[in-house]
Amino acid sequence: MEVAVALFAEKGFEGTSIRDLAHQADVNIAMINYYFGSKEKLFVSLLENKARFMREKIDAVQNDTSLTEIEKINQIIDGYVNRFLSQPAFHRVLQQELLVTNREMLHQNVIELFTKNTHDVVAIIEKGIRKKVFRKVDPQLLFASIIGTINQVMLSRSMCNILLNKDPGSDPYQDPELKKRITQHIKQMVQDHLLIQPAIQKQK
Amino acid sequence: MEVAVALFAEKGFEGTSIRDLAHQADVNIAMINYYFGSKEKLFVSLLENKARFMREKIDAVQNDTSLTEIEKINQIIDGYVNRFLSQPAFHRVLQQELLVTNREMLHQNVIELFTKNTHDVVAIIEKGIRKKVFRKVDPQLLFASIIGTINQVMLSRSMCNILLNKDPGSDPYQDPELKKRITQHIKQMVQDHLLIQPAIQKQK
DNA sequence: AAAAATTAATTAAACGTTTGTTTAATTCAA
DNA sequence: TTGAATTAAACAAACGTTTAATTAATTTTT
Repeated sequence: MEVAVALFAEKGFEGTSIRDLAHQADVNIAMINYYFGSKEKLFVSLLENKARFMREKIDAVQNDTSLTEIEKINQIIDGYVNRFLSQPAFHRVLQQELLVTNREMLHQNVIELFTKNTHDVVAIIEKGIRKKVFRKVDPQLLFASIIGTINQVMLSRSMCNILLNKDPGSDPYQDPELKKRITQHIKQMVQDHLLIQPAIQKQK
Repeated sequence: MEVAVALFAEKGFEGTSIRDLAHQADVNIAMINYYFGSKEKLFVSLLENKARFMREKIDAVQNDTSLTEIEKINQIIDGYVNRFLSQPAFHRVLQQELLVTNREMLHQNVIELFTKNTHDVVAIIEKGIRKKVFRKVDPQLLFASIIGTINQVMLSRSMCNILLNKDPGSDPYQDPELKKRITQHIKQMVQDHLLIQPAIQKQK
C-alpha cells in the first residue's frame, strides 16, 4: 500500500501498472487481486485507510467554545498544512482524482472526503461574520483560498522549487521551514482579510 | 485537437486512448500518428497551440509605468481569472500534467509555461514592498494564493458545486457571475493583505 | 487542356506490447 | 488433512503504432 501511494502519486492511477506495483512491493502480481479484488478496489482501500484525515481536528475545534472564531480558523489552517505537507504523495493522489472525472466512483469517493470539511469551515467563517468579528467576506472562496494555497505549493516538486527559488533538484517538502512559512503566510493573509481591525504588523 | 483537450481533461493523458480520440473526432486512428507523430507529440502540439496564455498581459502590465503596484496586481488577477475560467478543460489538462511527474518531458513543458509568469508577478510584489506601498508579505506564497484560489475552484465541477452550494448537476463554470465573484474575492483579499492602510470597507 | 506521373491523404488491418485479471498448480500453516 | 497463501503461466482485451493498399489531390509531361 505504501508502494501504491508512491506510484499513484508519481504516475497517476491509469499510469500505474499492477505489474510495476507488484514488482516494487516485492509481491506476486496475483496477490494484489487476491487481497484487494481489483486495481480500483485497491485504490478505494487506500482512501479508506488514509481518510480519517482532517475530520477529528475540525470536529474538536468546532465544539470548543473557549476559542474565538479567528483562533478556530488558525487551528484549522495549522491542521491542513500539517496533514497535507506530511503526506505529499497521498495528497497528490487525491488531487489527481479530483481533476480526473472519468472514474466516477473514485472521483465521488474523494469528493466525499472533502465535503463535510468544506461546509464546517465555511460555517465557522459565517458565524464570525454574523457576530461581526469578521468582515463581510466571501466564506466559500476564502476557504478555497486557504486550501488552494496549500495545493498550489504541493502541485509538484519542480513547480515548488521554481516558486521558492530553490535548487531544481532539491525536495522542498522535506524542509521543515516550509510548513512554518506556509502556515504563517496563510494565517496572516486570512487575518488581514477577515479581521475588522487588522492586527498591527510587528516590525522586526 | 478540440476533442483532445476535452478528453485529456476528462480522462487524463494515460486514460485517453487514441482510438477513443479518433472515433470522437471522426477521423481514422492512423491519422493521429500521421499528422502528429505520436500521442505524446499530439499533447505537446496542444500545449504549443494554446500556450500564448498569460504572457502578453503580464508583459503589458509590467511596462506600464502609469499603473501603481496594486493596480498591476489587480489587472493580473483579472487576467488570470479570465484566461483560466474561459478554458476550464485546457486548464485541467495543465493541472494534471503538473501533478503527474512521470512523463518528464510533458511535465517540464507545462512548468516552463508558468515559470516566467511566476517570477514576474513576484517581482511586482517585491517592488511594491521596497517602495513601502505594500506590507512585508511573502511574495512567493501570495502568488501561490492567487493562482491557488482559482485552481481550487477549477479542480472539478462537482467539487465546485459543493463548495458554492450549487445544484450537483449544474455547470458552475458557465455562470458568468462566478468570474466576477472570484475576481472580487481575490482582489479584496490581496488588498487587505498587501495595503498598509487597508481600504475602508463599503457597507451596502 | 488532357493524360500521365507523382505526391499526399486516408483507410482497414495487423503489429507487437502491455494491460488487468484469472487459472490451476504448488507451497505453507493450522 | 484441510484451508489459506503464494506462485508462474495464461487469458482476453486494449493499448500505441506501423504497414500496405487505396483514394484524392497536385504536379509534370505531352
